[in-house]
Amino acid sequence: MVCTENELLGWKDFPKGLKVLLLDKDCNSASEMRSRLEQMEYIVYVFCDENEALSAISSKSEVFHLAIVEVTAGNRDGGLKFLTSARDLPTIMVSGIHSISTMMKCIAHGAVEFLQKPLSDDKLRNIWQHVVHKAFNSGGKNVSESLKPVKESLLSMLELQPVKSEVKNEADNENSNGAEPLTSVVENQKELPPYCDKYPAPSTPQQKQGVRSVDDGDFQDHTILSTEQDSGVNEGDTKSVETTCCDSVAETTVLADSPGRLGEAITKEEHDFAADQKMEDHIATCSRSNDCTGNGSTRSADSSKASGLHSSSGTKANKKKMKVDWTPELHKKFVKAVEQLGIDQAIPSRILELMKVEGLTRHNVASHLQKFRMQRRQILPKEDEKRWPRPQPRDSVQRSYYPHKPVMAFPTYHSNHAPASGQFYPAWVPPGNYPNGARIWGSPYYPGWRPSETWHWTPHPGLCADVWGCPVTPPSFGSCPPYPQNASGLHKAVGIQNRYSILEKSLDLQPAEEVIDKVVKEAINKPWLPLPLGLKPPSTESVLDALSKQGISTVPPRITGSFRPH
DNA sequence: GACTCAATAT
DNA sequence: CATATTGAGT
Repeated sequence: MVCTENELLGWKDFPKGLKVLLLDKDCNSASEMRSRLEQMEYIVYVFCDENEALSAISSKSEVFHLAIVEVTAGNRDGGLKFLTSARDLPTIMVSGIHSISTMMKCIAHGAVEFLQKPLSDDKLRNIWQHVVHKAFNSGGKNVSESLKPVKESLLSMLELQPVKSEVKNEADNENSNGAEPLTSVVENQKELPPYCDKYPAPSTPQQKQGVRSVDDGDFQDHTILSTEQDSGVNEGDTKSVETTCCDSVAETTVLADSPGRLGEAITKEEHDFAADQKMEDHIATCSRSNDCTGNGSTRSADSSKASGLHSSSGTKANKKKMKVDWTPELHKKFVKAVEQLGIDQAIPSRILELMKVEGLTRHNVASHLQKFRMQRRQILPKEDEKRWPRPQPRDSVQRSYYPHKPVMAFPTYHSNHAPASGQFYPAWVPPGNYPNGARIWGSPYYPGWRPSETWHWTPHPGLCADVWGCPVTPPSFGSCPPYPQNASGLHKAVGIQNRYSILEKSLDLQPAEEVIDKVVKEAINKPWLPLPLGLKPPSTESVLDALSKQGISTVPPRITGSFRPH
């Protein structure tokens, strides 16, 4: 058995790598088909001889998930033997023959589909659906060996627990969702490969009515799993947040235990009207047609446009709006995204993109962003006011909430300065529902103090964010160093230099009178700093000179135009 | 359609 | 009361 369960458990890009047995006596057409299939990233095993194929199956030298058998006019019954011998294997017949009787014969013998040539790519691409179908619909116990792992894999993909087919109302609530397996499956099928919504489904038995595309994510799903693209974060991300439900059906999305994958169930489902008896006997695994007639609660938010596929049976499509729980992990992603984008590029859609959290909607993000900003607003001005006294005389009312300060592109040469000397914006510490009370978010006012593993200060130039993503002003910018500095000559010198920097930079930016004003004020308050009263900044040379006398030889490159042109 | 802000709901 | 969702305005 080459195909172990574990191997398949982490099946990425599901249909890819599906092993297809191709039986075709005609070597030419076989190789053509093979290359086409391989292009679709199926793994193809070609057999020209039926017996060989069969023995390959029985010998289990290789595990196949699907078979495609060519039926030619020459051997109309050729495939039948294969069909009957390889019942476990979902088999698709392919033929140029347009004969109903032949087709019927094949189907009757167990073929899952009879495709007529010429085969479109779409048809070919979608063959995987039969594997899924078979895996989930063979009555539970008859899933063939080769399909079992597929099923497991899919279940894990769907974040479902395997459905016990012989449920005897055992009280093990471990997986309470066993109650309603197929509904869930169907609902979750949006997570199936993209083919789902991009390509027409096969013509034959389709049970995937529930399939809908992920589309713009405007609908909410009940699971949000953190697609973890981050470097292996081990910081308890695996915590699955409660997915409690109002009353009855509490579907706790248990995480697939596949090692690398962690997810956060986030939302909660709400059944307004407990579908009382609905799940009573319903447990019957819904083997065939998913007649999972659910509660008829149709509460707006249909967004039925999402479904590119016919969702024939009723439109109920249980879409309850779920409440997103912004867990620390989720928030972290959010902040990371915001940080990456830069504070003023951070718009919901982009953030959403960067977060890569399934099920999360723009609305959610927008809302969170709103809170985020408001939080910032409360805090920013305080520390900010000191550095940027009254931004603009008047019209600042409807200004951007984020005063355009030069927060960008500050070189990091001030490492000799005290603790990064950033601004200390209080972090928005969410209600500490954190395990063992650990404040992994760090001290509210000193972001840098949070445990190292918790946060990576991305080297985004000049735009560091604390947990709430508050940008930190560039090091040693401004005149109020967070920590009192030793009045050493060195610092003095640096102070001078900084002040000049302020001037220059500000002038470069926009001749903000306030800034000048401020510098003047400072000059007055600190007479030991020789700032010319005429406000004429000393030449760079003289500054350099002064610095070098203080033993400072390396000076930052002059920064010009590195600020946003706002 | 997307963003922001305000109102409302939980 | 804090936080998330919904709604309205731009």
